[in-house]
Amino acid sequence: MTLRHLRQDCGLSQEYLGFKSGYHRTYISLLERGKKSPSLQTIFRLSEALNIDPSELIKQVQSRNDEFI
Amino acid sequence: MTLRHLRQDCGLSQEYLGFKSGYHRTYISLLERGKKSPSLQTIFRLSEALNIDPSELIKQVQSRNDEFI
DNA sequence: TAAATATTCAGACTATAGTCTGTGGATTTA
DNA sequence: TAAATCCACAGACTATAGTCTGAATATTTA
Repeated sequence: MTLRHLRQDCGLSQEYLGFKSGYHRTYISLLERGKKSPSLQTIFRLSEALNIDPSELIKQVQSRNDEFI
Repeated sequence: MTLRHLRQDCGLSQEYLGFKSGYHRTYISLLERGKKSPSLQTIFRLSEALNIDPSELIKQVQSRNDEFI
């Protein structure tokens, strides 16, 4: 749920986050629902689009101990 | 070069790091030479094998501003 | 309630992560 | 010199990340 929360905190739609980070809208949806697991490159690009440090994103995923991003 | 340095700091061979983290020896080699880009899951498993926090590993990659892990 | 907007989901596809075997070179140690 | 360890590299393979279209289902707003 980390990605979804961060995205909603920014007030972005899946489609706009996808556009901003260079990914397809449906892929953002898949990530948020844990159907796909991102690459490190994807973490970097999503972090940039969300104005958050990649290591901070990782920490949030860990602290939430979600099984996905 | 981050991965290679961290591995050498632990005094591990590629083969043993591969064994410890559950990856093939040749894949560790590919990662260290920047021929492949890891998934987030891979980052987590490598971090554990290297006794380092994943977010710390990410930070080191960033601060070294290498184009690969 | 209607109509936008946002999201889920399926399916088929392409790109790349990760496996595995084997060869050969470099270095170290017996 | 021999053998032992470590690593680079190629190639062919399987698994999964990521694309894309379109239709169905929320959810918000007029």
